[in-house]
Amino acid sequence: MQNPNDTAQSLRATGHRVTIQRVAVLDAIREMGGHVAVDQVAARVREKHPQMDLATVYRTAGLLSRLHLLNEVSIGGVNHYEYSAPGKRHGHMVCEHCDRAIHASTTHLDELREALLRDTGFELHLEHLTMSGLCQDCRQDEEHSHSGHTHAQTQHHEHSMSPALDRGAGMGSQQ
Amino acid sequence: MQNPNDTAQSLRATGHRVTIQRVAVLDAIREMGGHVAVDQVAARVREKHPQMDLATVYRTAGLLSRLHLLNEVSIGGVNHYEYSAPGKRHGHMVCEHCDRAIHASTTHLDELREALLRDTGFELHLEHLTMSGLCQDCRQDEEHSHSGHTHAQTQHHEHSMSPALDRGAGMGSQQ
DNA sequence: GTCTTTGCAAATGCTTTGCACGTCA
DNA sequence: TGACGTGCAAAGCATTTGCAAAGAC
Repeated sequence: MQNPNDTAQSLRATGHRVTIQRVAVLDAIREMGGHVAVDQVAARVREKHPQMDLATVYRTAGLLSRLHLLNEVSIGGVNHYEYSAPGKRHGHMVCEHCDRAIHASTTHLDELREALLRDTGFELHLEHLTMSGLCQDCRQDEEHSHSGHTHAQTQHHEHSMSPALDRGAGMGSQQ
Repeated sequence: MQNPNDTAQSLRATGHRVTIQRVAVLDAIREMGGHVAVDQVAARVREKHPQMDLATVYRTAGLLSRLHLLNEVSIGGVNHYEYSAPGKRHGHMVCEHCDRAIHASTTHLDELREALLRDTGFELHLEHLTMSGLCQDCRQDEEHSHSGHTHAQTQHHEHSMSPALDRGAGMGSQQ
């Protein structure tokens, strides 16, 4: 577990200045838990620092992510960030239907990583690995229901769109 | 290899109309080979059909992708499409440094897919799998060069932690 | 005091959409 | 003919950027 002090240290160690904004963004994301979008982070941070600008949150999250204090996960084409617990590497599985992100253990992924490195020379960055597909719940829903099935597993907002190949130009799954 | 006829068939079979735009977009992407961005496709298509609109290319690529005639790959937040050779499933490895996309054979990926399904119930969609990391070339470049190299960034010194952090904007090849 | 960061505002760039006209079946 | 698809123009949105003021060291 990392505390605010470590955040400051990491910043200084890389020649960056320690500002309340930077600490606040990291704290907010750590407190919120899971994968959060930039505007959610901004909203949270503004509870304590109303003047915090969205652009700052973007810049800050980007920086912290480059410093490996945060992980960046793209969900539906939108960047989300999560607190990066040191040593707890994992990949992400994002459900194309409900947009939820689930952690994937490194067990299988490490094998993949090694195999790719050995066979192709490509060095897979696990922290950035985002796999899309269908989560268990949505998969089962699809199987035995082709009728109205607006399931709302968790309290997630976001658009939930039809998964099938409907005609016309709806909006694809992810931009 | 699929020919224009099959394209038409696939469209009709799913209740869609066959238009020159749809055939042209698919042909263009097949001819160009690899992963191409929407505006590249548009440029190519316009050589023969100057009036083709960008929006049409977007709608068409989206449709063909939903019909599995094309694969959609997001590179640096920008959608790219590639011709989907029937039965030739594969994942994608995108280099974070040079933005190139490389195919990953299904060998290891299938194992991963099964393992995930078994252990977590998550059904991985291989065609959409995009892994980021460093390709062999860029990895080697980084290894023996800490002096100015193809890296456009680095306006400050970064000690410890990791290489080439700071000021993002690293991926602007085709935006 | 100097050089980095922030806030603000405006700009970007990709992608989507509303609508009227053209087109395929 | 009648519904679907396209071109055109304009809107959306997430994200970025220029710049002067504010802040860290």
